[in-house]
Amino acid sequence: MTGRKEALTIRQVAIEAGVARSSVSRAFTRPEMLKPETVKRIHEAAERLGYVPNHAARALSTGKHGNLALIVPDVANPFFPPMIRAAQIEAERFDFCVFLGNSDENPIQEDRLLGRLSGQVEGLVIASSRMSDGQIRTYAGSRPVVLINRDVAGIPRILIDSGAGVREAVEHLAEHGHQKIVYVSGPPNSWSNKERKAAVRSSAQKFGVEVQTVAATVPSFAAGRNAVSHLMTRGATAVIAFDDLMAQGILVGLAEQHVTVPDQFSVVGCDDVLGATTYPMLTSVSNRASEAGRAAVGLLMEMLQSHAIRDVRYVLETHLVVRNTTGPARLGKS
Amino acid sequence: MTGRKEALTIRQVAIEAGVARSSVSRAFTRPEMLKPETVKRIHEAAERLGYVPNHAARALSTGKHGNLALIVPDVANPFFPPMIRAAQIEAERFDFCVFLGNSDENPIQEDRLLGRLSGQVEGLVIASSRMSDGQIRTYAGSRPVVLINRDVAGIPRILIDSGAGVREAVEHLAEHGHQKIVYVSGPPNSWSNKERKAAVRSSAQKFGVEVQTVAATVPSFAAGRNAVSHLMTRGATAVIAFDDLMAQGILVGLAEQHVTVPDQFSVVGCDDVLGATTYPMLTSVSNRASEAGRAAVGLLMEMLQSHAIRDVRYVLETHLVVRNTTGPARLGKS
DNA sequence: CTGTTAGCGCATTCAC
DNA sequence: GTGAATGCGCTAACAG
Repeated sequence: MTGRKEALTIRQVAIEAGVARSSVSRAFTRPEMLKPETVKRIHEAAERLGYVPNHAARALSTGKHGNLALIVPDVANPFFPPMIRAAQIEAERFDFCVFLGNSDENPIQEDRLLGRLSGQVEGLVIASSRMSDGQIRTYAGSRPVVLINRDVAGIPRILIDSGAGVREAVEHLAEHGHQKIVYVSGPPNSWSNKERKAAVRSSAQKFGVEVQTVAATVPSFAAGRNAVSHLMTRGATAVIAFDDLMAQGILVGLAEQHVTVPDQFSVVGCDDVLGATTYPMLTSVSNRASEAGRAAVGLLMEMLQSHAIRDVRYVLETHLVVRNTTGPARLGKS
Repeated sequence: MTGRKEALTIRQVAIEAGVARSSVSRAFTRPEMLKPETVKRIHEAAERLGYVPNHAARALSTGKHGNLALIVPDVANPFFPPMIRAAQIEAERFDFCVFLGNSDENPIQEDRLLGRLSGQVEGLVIASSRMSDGQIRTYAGSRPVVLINRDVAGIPRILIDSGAGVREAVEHLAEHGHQKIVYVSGPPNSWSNKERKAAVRSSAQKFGVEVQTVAATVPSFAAGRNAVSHLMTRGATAVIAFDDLMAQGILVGLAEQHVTVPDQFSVVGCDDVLGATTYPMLTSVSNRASEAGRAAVGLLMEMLQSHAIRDVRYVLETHLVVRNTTGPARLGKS
């Protein structure tokens, strides 16, 4: 309750409770070794003084810091915040704190961050890494690492498989009579982008629809908006975008050209991060970022406890969420 | 370059370089105390072995952890990610790592986080705190704290003053003939909300426009959308929302009721986090979250170095960004 | 300039 | 069950 200036140590608690320092230590880490009565007395003394264990000292002595690091390419991309939040909540269940690292979509920066951080955490969760497999393996060699949306054999990973959802999207469009669609791609080195592109291609073939790809390097609103000009010249009637941000850009670009959605054109996003916030509400492939965040931390904790580094590959399936930006193909040209 | 299993210590480096351990320590923390040649030799040895200092040990010995904590109410609110990013970048300039804490808009949770975190950081940055002044003061008593968007006397704070921008918004609406406007409010305990509400009131009076308030507790898309029903029954022709999220909700709600913007109704947001991503593009009050994040960390670093706790109150002004959701008042009722 | 020594706060052997 | 000693890796006096 009181806000003392100097942090007090195990020592003052020991004096206050009339026991040895080792007993205080045990009262906090191995209560079962002490007589319940003693534990109680120590805890009361600690509470009275406002004692709080020193993590640095504990870490030095045990090698366990009780911290983990979470690295993401871009905090500001709406895909990640829910993941961060979920990871945090899960970490808290184990009384872990999380260091957040933002790599800015830059492998160099990612590497620097990891180097700086890996020394003070027990484990790492790396989401959508932009580093090479080799670099990742190096870090994974020194301490537990869990990957999200990156498939490196031998390293535990949580994969959000947008393939299923994307295939549903293509089927959905095909059923509505769309014969020509385009896929607006995301970052070339993104595992998710590869998955999505492949899924679009394969299922387009299956349903007999023609697919073209419009390349974009960064997944952003602006990139989507710019892509619109390339869309209209190809005789396509629908588009699947790498992510919702781009889809929203496309929506706006379309509106600016007085193309109505979904009457004249259909749009599908990915990751469903904008939810129902666009108008018309965006049809998108569901996202399971928060589950991935939770699972990654959970897995990391498991590894930390069982001390075993199993080769886990946990895939989260997705599906299509149909809203109002998709409809029947309008066959006549505008 | 190599990825050793066990972390090596200052000791092996000392042996490798043929010096005492203390020299190795100095080579890293106070190179100026050593002969340049010795420093070089030690650094080479360290590099060769792949030595990396142990932060926990250093922290234990010096009391300096080289970490700071950043607490936000909601990572997923687009207002915060840019701030987090900027804070991170600034922290990195000083070789600090940042713990991120998400309070979930909950004072209890915020308090718990702070308790857990404050032990392992040198300073705290608390953004949009939901805690009481008393609680904040308690934490500020034990270690350096910088507040963002919270005005507690005696504690260094960075305030994003949306007042100016909001006043511009009211003036802008008045000039366009709006006589009745409504302010859709945000969290009651939010400093920003109080500022904005007060600014709307005072300048509305100044320009002779009537203002009503529609209350909302959480700043979200859904809350904005729900507020629409209350808007239309009041004969107002324009709305100023607590933030862009709510403004976007209002935009969608309006569209669903076939009210066109800005022809039939004008909408102004705050924080400008959606930028030009809405359609029509949202008129909003500019946001300076990233500057606030940078400034807060910079200030914290300054406090850490000069060891002085000045009573800083740094105000960042904002202004209105006119886009396409505001226009002349449509006087006839629809 | 550099080596020697003594803790930082805690967990953890050992004895008792 | 509990107390007394040892060391985690590093920095900070203190010597030399």
